[in-house]
Amino acid sequence: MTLTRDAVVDAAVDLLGEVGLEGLSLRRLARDLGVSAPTLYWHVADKRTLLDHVAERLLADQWQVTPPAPGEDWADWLRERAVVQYRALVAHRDAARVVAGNRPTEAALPAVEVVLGTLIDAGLSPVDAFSTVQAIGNLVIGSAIEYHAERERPPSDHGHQAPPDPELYPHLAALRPALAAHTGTPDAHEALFRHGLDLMIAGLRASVAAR
Amino acid sequence: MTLTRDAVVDAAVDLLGEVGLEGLSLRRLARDLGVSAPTLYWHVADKRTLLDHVAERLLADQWQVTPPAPGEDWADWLRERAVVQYRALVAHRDAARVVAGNRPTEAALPAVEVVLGTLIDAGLSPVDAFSTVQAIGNLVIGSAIEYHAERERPPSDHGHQAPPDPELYPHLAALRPALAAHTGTPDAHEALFRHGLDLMIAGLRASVAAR
DNA sequence: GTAGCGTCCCTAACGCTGTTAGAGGAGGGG
DNA sequence: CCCCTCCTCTAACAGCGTTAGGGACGCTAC
Repeated sequence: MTLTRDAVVDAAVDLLGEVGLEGLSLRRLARDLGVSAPTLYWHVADKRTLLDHVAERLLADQWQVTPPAPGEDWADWLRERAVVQYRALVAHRDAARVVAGNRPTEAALPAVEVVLGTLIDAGLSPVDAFSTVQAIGNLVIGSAIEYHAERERPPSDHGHQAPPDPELYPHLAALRPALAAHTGTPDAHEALFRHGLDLMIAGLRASVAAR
Repeated sequence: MTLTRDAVVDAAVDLLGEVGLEGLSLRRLARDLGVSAPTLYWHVADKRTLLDHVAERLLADQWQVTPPAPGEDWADWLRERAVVQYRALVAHRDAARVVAGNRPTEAALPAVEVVLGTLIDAGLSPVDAFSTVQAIGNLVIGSAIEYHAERERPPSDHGHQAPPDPELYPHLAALRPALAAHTGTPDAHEALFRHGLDLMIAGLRASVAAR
């Protein structure tokens, strides 16, 4: 079996999950594939474009979007789509950093079109619909990046485990027990993401209702 | 004048602005300081922790927060704070990527405390207030990262300048003229950020009103 | 049958990176 | 005068992305 570009990208995705973005080197990738490093340049132009392909692969599942079922609330539908996107970026190590900054490829167009249509049907102006899609995307990316970042650098880094002084920071001190309970867990992070997302969705509902 | 750590961090901030994150190497930084590369290790433990200091420097202005003036709307105040944060991250090249994932340092505590207090006074539960602060932070980071990313990789990358097929993607095709006019400019990006932020703020208002 | 050609992989090497080891000079205090 | 600490140096290591150039395989054409 000869090496294909798809196989290279597959291996890169796996390696990314193993060693993270900093650890993903072409030499290491080549070793995993049982091949010498320069060989990769036959299948891929560049490390940068290899990462583009990886990003595309990581998002591949995202591009099959079915419009909301008849009678389904458009805002709930939109929210669930965003959650799915968030989960995809959070599930794979450093996925968010790899994906960040990749302009949508051809493959994304149908999905964007469906979302735009749904929002426009719901009463948004086309420009607002587009801005909303992008804004939600920004929230998703930001949340996912923070998730990975926190995961790779546990808070003990600067040793400021010390509780905030209740005299100076009463609110922070009061929050400490509530946060310590489950902060840092994937569930807590998804809940945090959903909180922000729900705010946006609520704002969206209000702005549609105001028309 | 002997070299100090502050001077190293200053030079690193400048160099970051000049050459971006990928171009910021210790050897180049040392050259700018008129010093050999290993010398930097006397003043700084690590490149990673140097970047931590850079991040702190980039955010330094953020930590002086005055509570809303009496009679000032808390939500407007919160929004303006977020916009200031966004502008700080957007103003300096790659600032968002450097800052992303840095846990708040000691210096951030007073500011967080003030924002928390304001939101709690406005009627949010402490946990909701905290989640809201973080969610807005995620939106800010995500928006700023996308801004820089777009700036460094103009969309001509994959050559898909071609307009979307109006048959397949009517909404996207209809949007094209409106977007082409000013997309990619800093103003357009800030408007996009504000759109998402306004949705969140509106949702926040609604959630407070519902109590 | 063999010449040519495209495909796929190799070794060798360049200049760069972060980082460590270890030496040495400058200045102050006993 | 000696020692000690501060600060800087040169030399070097392993690893990085990437390029140059070559060689083996298999198909196609004469």
